[in-house]
Amino acid sequence: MRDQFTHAIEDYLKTIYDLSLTHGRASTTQIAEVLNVAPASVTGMIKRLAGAKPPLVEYQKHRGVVLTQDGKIAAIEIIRHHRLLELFLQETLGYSWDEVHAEADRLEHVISEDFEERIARVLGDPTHNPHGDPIPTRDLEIPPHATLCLSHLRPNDRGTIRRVRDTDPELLRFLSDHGIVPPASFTVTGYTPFDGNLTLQINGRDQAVVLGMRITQQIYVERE
Amino acid sequence: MRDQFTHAIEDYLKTIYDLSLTHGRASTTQIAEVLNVAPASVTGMIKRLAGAKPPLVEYQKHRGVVLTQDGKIAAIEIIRHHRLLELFLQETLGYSWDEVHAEADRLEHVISEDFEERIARVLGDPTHNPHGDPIPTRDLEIPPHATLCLSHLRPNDRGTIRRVRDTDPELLRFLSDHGIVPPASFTVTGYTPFDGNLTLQINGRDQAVVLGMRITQQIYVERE
DNA sequence: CCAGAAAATTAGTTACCCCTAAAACAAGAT
DNA sequence: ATCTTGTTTTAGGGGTAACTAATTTTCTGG
Repeated sequence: MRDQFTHAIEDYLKTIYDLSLTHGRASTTQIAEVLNVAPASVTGMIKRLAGAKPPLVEYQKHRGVVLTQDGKIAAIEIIRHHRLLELFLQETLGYSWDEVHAEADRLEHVISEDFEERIARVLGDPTHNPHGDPIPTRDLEIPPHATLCLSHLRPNDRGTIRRVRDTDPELLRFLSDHGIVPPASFTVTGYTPFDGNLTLQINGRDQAVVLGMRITQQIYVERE
Repeated sequence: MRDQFTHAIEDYLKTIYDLSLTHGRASTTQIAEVLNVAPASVTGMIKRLAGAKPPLVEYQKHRGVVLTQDGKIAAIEIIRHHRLLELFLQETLGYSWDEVHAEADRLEHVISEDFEERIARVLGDPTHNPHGDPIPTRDLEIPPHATLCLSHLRPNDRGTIRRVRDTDPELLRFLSDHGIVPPASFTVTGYTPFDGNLTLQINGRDQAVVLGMRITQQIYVERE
């Protein structure tokens, strides 16, 4: 089942999957930004993906792409690798949550199905990675996960941190330094309308912390 | 220090290092056979390696190549990755010794120095992989290891299996099925001059086993 | 509605790493 | 000294995946 795709193709599929979740479609520019390549390179690759033996994306010029069923299956398979690896690196090798992403990004393309299976078993078939992202199951279902964005909460709302959708190590260190890690519980104590800043009081902490929208839009929570 | 080289370059360096150990030099054809590529491809890559910014090999037309000091350092670094990974796969994920090589061959090119360091520490800075090959130290020294070939022993010689230099899974399963795994001890009970077959009685086993030269030349032992 | 900005595509290169076919070389046999 | 065999190199080519530069399409404001 693996080794069908090049590393580059896998990266594109993963990126398109991710962008489609929030935007419905993935545009050339968006993909280019995430993958750090020129837009022209994306156009070229999109044509390959659309022209593959079973097409992996549906492509309409100037309108971006959506994954086909085949493309979606491949993407989820890679995401399972990635998230299992992240948890494995943390649990077995003592990586911190800001370090796991970069290493998993390289390993995800080369591990065998056997390796995947073994770490899944060692970890006890986990459902979420260190960032709280759901780990697709063996049959590629996505486990239930929080979809309520922290940015939508207001003062006096209480809840639990469930997921941090960001891979910037600096930001992740900042957040864990302030106790903002799943499954911390918290109370919103402040909100400034113009800039969207939220003040959070994490349970068991002295200092409250103020977070801008750039951050609160990346954090998903469960309301109490 | 890593990411200087492509996967292909790393494979060539590793192969040249290995061939140089037994043959002094590595010829184009030998390299081509090991890497399963056409001889012409090897000539091309050799030129790249010899023309690199610090040259990685010394190249004389029609005479094969030797690694430069820079090339040797790079090769040993990769071999350290490979052998640490093999042991890690066996110890941590329960791989059998015939499965570790193939997986390590892919992983060795993508793990970070940090990953290397972490598995080395988890394993307690081991000196040998599951096959008994020495694992280069952090400063790239090769630990002492057996150099006496089993094929040189004769009836009534006793010794200990120290190293099996072969990666064929079928052969490795055959050997472990017969208890021929480091550090098993044994007595040579027979020898046929014409074909070089040796009969081995492994301590603690009922059945003796007859091994051809194809096999005994790949096994290194310590004589009692 | 149309001009200019933004987004996307085409065209043309480059680098990597493999291939086949054919020519050149090395070295022992005649 | 030449032939023959096997090894090695040259020449030419293909696929992947990136790039820049120039062009085309789409969107948006006046």
